[in-house]
Amino acid sequence: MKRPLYIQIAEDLRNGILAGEYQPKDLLPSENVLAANYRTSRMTVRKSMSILENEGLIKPLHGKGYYVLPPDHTMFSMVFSENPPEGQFRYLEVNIVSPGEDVARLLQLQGNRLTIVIRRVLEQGGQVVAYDEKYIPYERGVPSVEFELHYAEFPQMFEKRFVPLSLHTEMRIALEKVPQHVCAALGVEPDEKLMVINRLILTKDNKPVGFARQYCTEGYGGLLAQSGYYTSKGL
Amino acid sequence: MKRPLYIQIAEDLRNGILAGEYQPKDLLPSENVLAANYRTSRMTVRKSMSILENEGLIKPLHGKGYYVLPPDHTMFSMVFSENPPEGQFRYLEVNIVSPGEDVARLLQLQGNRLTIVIRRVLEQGGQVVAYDEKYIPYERGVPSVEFELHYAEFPQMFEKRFVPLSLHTEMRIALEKVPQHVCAALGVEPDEKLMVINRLILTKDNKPVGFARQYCTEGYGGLLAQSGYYTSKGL
DNA sequence: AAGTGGTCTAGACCACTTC
DNA sequence: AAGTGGTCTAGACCACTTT
Repeated sequence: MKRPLYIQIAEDLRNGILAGEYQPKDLLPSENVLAANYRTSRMTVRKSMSILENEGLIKPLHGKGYYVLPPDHTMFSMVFSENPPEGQFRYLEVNIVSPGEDVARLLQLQGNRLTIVIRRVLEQGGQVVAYDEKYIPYERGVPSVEFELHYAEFPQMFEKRFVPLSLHTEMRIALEKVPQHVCAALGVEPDEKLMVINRLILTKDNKPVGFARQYCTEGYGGLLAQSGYYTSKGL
Repeated sequence: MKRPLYIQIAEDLRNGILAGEYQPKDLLPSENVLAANYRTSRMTVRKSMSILENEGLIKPLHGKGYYVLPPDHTMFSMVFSENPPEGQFRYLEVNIVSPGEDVARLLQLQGNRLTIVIRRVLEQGGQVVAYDEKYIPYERGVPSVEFELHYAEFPQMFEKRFVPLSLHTEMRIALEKVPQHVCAALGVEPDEKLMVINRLILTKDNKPVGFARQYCTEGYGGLLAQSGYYTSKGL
């Protein structure tokens, strides 16, 4: 029933900005003015301001005021799951292999270090729409091949061996030539090019610990990303 | 020289989390305990907590404590600029045309409404790497065709006619068949498939006001996205 | 009842910008 | 000097969870 005052103030200001009352490069009313208008304390107003700041709508300038930011249409956020919500997958191979040159380079493998590889095809409506493969440097014993399969998503495989929150993923989406072993599974001709989603799992020190890629056909549907005024608000 | 105390506290806790002292699903020390340890007030500690919360590292649970969150490797952030930092572009055509069926549908155009179209090729190292086209519903007079060209980035074209911050961009990256008029410019065969970056500019009410797409060849290099522990920290 | 986070106050002093 | 945001305090009362 009763909403906190700082939420109310933030909403009023946000509406003002989205309605164009406050234009980009304008200054909002000062903290003192707002505190007086709402008959509250400065700290409460500051809480409202920090919300709008986190949403990317305003930026405080020390000694001047709160400046309304111009919109940014170059920062996008995107959700990607290796197992699309609608659709199944099928394992093709789980094995310990010598990786190709490209994978060895990406994983910075020394000598002839082996990797566990997990290959799958993703299906949607009975159609094969993507080929998925994951590479993990092989160490004797741990992790066992069977072990890795218990995890739904790739980065989870590493959370037992690394501090979970110290890992991050770098993704690269590009058009690439499809390698031989993928062609047959996808029913495409050799040398055809497909959209590829490459993911490299890295530690805090940027050491690669895993690599995955998905070759996506036209049926895959594509990736969706969002940008703009309240991208950050879309919680 | 002297950093604020709340920054220090946030750093200590963050380091604790990234070092694994506090594991996902653990609770951090309570506000009162931290305030006592650092000989400060609860409000200062709360400021530290709100930082870590915004970074996606912790989540407060009313009546219980601050819970360390498991990492999320499905949320990505990405920067996309229609004019790649390294490389030039060349205008092919700026015109008022009847759009194709696909564009008319995306822009929800009524009847035989015309659009302004701006077509370019993007070059990198002397090579044509992408074909870029933008569509804007045409209205008599404003906006003039010449006018639109003054803007570096697409969404800026609309900021005079709409409240800037009320617009957002929806991006879709997919593999698509290349239309006839693009083939020649890119030197690819008809019916070949390329990676396409589609962008739809929408108002607050999800009314489309502009559409752009880039057909990217292998030379384009691809898109980079980030996910993980301090994606949000990477300011 | 005791402990936790959530909201809020009425001040203080500081650093920065403008006049 | 006056106005702005930045940091911080020492309380208060509330809502929620656990015992």
